[in-house]
Amino acid sequence: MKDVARLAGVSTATISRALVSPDKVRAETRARVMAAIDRIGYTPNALARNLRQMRTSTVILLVREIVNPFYLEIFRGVESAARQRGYNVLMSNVERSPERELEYFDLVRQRRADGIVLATGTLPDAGAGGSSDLPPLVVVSEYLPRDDLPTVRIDNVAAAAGAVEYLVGLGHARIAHIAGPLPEVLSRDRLAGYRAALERAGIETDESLVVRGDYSTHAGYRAGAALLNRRRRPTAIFAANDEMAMGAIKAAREAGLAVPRELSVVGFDDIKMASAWDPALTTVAQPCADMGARAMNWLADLLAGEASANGEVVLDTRLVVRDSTAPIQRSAS
Amino acid sequence: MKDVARLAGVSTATISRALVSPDKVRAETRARVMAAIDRIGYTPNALARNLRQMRTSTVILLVREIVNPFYLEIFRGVESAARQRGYNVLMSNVERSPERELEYFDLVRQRRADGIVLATGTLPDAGAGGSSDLPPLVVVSEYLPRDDLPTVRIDNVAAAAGAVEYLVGLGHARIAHIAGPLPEVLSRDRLAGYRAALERAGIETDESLVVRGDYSTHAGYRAGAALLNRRRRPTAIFAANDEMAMGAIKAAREAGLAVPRELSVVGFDDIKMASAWDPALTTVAQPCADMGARAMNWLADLLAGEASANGEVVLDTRLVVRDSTAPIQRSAS
DNA sequence: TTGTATGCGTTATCAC
DNA sequence: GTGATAACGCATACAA
Repeated sequence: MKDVARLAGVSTATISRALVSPDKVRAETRARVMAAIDRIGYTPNALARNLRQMRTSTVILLVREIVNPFYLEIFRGVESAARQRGYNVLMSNVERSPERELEYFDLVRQRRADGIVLATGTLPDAGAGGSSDLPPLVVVSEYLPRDDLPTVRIDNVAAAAGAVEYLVGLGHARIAHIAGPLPEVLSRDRLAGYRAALERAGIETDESLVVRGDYSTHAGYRAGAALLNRRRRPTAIFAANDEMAMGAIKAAREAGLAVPRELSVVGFDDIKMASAWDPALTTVAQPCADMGARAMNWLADLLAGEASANGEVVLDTRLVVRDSTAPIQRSAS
Repeated sequence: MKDVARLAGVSTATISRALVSPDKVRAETRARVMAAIDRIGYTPNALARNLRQMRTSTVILLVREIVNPFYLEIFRGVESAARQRGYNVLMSNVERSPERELEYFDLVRQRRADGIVLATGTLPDAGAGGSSDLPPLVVVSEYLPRDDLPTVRIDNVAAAAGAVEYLVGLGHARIAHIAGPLPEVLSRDRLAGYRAALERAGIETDESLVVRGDYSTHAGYRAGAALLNRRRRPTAIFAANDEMAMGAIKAAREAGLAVPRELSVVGFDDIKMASAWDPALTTVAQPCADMGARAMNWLADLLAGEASANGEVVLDTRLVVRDSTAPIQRSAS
């Protein structure tokens, strides 16, 4: 920087101004400065800038498990917005280890990151007290059971209900549900939506038609096999995510049932594989990238002191009808 | 820090020493310092430390496209090693935009990151000149056609040949190949391995059995459909990745062909979905996480001045035999 | 073993 | 509109 200043015949303060707030520098001076910068091949040192401004221009995206393709789409939205706002994204998967989560929260205290986009559905114990000792954060997708944190999410209850209502509209009445782990709020919401839709349709709920899984294809396979072994088997299955829906379809095929002719299956998430599956999966699409982008933009606003640190944004979902669902067959009912 | 110094009755230099090189501080003093740190709840400011040491303790992982689940496993390896070495990982997908790649290379010049783990198979033009103006980097998986860069990869030629030899061993002779985009060195290597194995087996190569795709399930589906429409269709297909293999299986099923009875299919990568697919996919497993970890460790050594900036590590692959391959049927040959 | 003093490269404040 | 200067918080060379 000093070299540039000497070459341009100005002080280092002017170099800084020319770069940070060009309007505060006379055009002619600015041109001279820029020419000198080009000539020398100068790049401002972010380390020094960061120290001076006490900010890192880096945020952390914390996800429950990176292998879940669903988070990838969220990441894309976060990264895209971050780039536009001049932030970098530290990606981190917690793999359901609370210590790991706490470790990443600590990065903000160490001034290695400015804030967190949280998609884990949990808070480390240390931060559970008041929101006062929490770092700047925005919750996305997997929301928390407290309403004092800025949150971007979908209405899981309504989305699940919509999927089930679609099945009801196709004539199905024996509709099973493969739920996710019920400690998780998302799983509970989707189960609640399933129940609400059946109730609204005047269909008596049969608790034996609700099976729990862990969001893996294997769990979906086992759950599907169990459901299809029943004396009166369901004619449709609503799974709490796509992977379990895929597993259920695999189980159906092994049981000799044609999907969708003899069994309709609906998933949730619309991951990339959903359209490639055989048959292509009917599923609830979430605006993942949009959720990620909004969360990141909110966080950037928060860090700039331009936004409120609580509230909620609820985005719309969309039922994508593909080839895994069909009107009920008389013979199968 | 000043508060801690006052409370412990020492200078700030001693605080720093107690943290950075504890052996240079008398045990008793160290204990007093640590107690004061605990009492005050002091955390060193990484911003200041970074500036002083001219390092960020952050590395960039550049991947071609984040949606490819294959990179996720690499990321896990990189992140795990990075954590152990005290680094954070900036994850970035380039989405085949050279400007984006250059932009991330620039982050090192701006001192926002110390080095790069490169999994894109390309270098930005600016760095194409000599390795002198390249940031510290280690190439992983998608290697470059120059041997002066530290590289961690598998032997794609041998791995592909092994897969084809397995099919030959099952009695197949009409073996097709769905290749990836041939500008990419990985695609070319796998094609070369396919050819080499056929030649070694004394099977005449039939160029009409080689079809190109773009690594997507859809491309695999189209390629599979095209191959199975031939007068003399293949009895086995070796696809350059799992997703194309999955698409080919879908095409086979639609053509009324049973996999593996009437058509054997082998993939490459062993992504998570491979074992969940119906039928579970026979495929070449890469040690992704290990590749990522080795690349990261090498980079860390490089940054510490403890390793050579060129060379090559070639890791072993493993053929995972599942349900998509079977001995050839006489009737189908 | 510990303290003192300096500098890392910026940017913000205050003069001019 | 521009320059001089201090300060951000830490780590290190040197002195004691």
